[in-house]
Amino acid sequence: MKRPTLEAVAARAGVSRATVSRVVNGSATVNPRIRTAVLRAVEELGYIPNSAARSLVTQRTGSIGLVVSEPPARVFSDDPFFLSVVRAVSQELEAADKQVVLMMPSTPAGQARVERYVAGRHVDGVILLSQHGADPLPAALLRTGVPVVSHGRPVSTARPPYCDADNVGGARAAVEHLLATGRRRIAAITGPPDMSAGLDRLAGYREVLSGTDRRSLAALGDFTRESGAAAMAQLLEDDPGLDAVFAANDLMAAGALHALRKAGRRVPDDVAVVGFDDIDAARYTDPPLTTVRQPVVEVARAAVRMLLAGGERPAEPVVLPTELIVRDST
Amino acid sequence: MKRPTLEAVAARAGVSRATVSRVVNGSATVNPRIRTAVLRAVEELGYIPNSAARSLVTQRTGSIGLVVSEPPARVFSDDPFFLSVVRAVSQELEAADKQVVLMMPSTPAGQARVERYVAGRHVDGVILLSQHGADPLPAALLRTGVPVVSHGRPVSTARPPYCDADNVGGARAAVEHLLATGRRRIAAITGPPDMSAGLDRLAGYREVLSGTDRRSLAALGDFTRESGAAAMAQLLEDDPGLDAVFAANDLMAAGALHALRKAGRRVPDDVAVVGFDDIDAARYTDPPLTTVRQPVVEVARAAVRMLLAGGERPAEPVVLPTELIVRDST
DNA sequence: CTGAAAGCGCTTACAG
DNA sequence: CTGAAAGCGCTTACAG
Repeated sequence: MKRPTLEAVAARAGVSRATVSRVVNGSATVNPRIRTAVLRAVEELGYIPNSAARSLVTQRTGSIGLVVSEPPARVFSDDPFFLSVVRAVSQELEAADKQVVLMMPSTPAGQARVERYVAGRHVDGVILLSQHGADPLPAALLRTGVPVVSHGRPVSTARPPYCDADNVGGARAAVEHLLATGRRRIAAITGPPDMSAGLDRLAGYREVLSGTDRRSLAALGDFTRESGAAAMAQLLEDDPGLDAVFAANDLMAAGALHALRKAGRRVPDDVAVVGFDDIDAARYTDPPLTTVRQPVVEVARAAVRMLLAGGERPAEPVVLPTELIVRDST
Repeated sequence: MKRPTLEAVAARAGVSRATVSRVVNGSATVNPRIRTAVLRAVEELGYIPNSAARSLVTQRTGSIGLVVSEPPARVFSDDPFFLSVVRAVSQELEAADKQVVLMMPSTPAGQARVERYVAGRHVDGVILLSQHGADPLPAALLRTGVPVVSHGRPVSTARPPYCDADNVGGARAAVEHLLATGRRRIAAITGPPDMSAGLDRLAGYREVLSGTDRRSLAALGDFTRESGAAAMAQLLEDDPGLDAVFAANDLMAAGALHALRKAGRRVPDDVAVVGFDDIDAARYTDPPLTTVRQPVVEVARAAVRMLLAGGERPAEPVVLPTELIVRDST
């Protein structure tokens, strides 16, 4: 059972292919009577345009690539925040009548495939997610000439336009809150040093402390729960007198909570903990986590808009405000 | 700057388009000298085949659709298990040299778009994720004639071939473990009644209890943490004497843990808790959660294989074994 | 082993 | 407002 073509519809409706095409594509300049006849033929035959043929002539596909370039062993296997972002972007793209092609290359070969895919114009544009500094893919994609927008400030040498949450400001609010509630020794658990979200949050933390007489004290994490627990243990060893910790994301904050409990410290009595992201789980840690909420949907929407706007001129970055959510861990 | 076409490469290499096409597609029957010349021309021009043109003639796209049909308000915004599945499927598809088109329609209009997209042969096949009983999309996709495979036993009237973990067996193992460790009043927190994973796990729970003199006692959840907490509270009210609970997924088990703590019950001393999925967070609950691990990667691989095998004959379902992971909550 | 030619299914100036 | 025709960039029998 072959699929009906424009040709078949035209024959059935007794008009030319051009007319059918016009009706199908909603051109205004078609006689209402003819339009009705064509629509009926389309209906009767169950006609659906062949997208390859259409793309071939229009040079557009209606698809947008969502590229997540993540080392396989890494991070996101369990980060709900990442999923929220994918959902939000997907939702916005759907609203704009675009399809989402999800690409999560985990090997150099996979990256090469993504590059070919994009260069082959399988997609009309690309949104980059969770970039790492050393990743060569963003630059490669930029070179294809396909519009590229980054979700999150890029750290690589490639400099696509981007949208992001105000990571610096959010971190600043978190640390200021800690200070305001009387904490004296505030440590930080950082994200991976090649990701802007981690970098920017650390910068916010440092900014606030540098304005006081407090020393900053940071331990390295990689956004996983495990690394948060390990970093917390390390911090307790480095400075047993600390009374607060700012973790660069909620997953690490959850790990820190775990480590504190194991070390016999009470939260918030002995040590206050603040996270970042406000994932659902933040309301379910023990105690519920004070954290910084990001405008996930708004950032996603901004990125989609920026991309669809063409990305031709070097668009100004869009940076959206965050919000401190105070719960029981501080 | 227009992209070079086959034509341009042919001109540059001094051969016909047909020959270039053969070289590009790796046909064996090409004179090595000519092949080299063509390859050089491809290289020099930076030629990349236009995928729309290729699809138009080959009738294939190299893309597979991953369809997640989930009411917007629902569940998965925070379920790490879902993300694991997406990653695993994506990984397997990548290994098979296919691209992943992620479709998460959240409105009827979105569903209609997905249907058109698939019917328009934008993809060579579809993998269905997390189906709900009432969802009309699976049946619609099946009707398009495009190969469809379900990840997870389908519950709708549509009956695509499927791959799944052994949910019944896993639940059975969990409840038997509870029995073996001396628990007498074992309650259950169920998943949504229109999803097979929840249904099958409940069935496993009932099977085991029906072989004993114990009554079964279930409260309804929907796979979210919140619903797990609410269901637990309900169960404690219904039967204050319960000493164990089997939750149909880890997120609900985490919610139950929370509710138990709030009710002043100690885990596992007063009440034992078992979950299902073995998400990363299961090792970080307080106490760490006993749960049933699913072979995520293997199920994903099986689904991809089944799909690529063509799905022509009504393939036998593939159901893979689960494993009980005992931690401190039992 | 290679090339000329047909054809995949559409859109879009261009005439009328 | 409508149609005939060209053309999008490829692949693939079919000859040679």
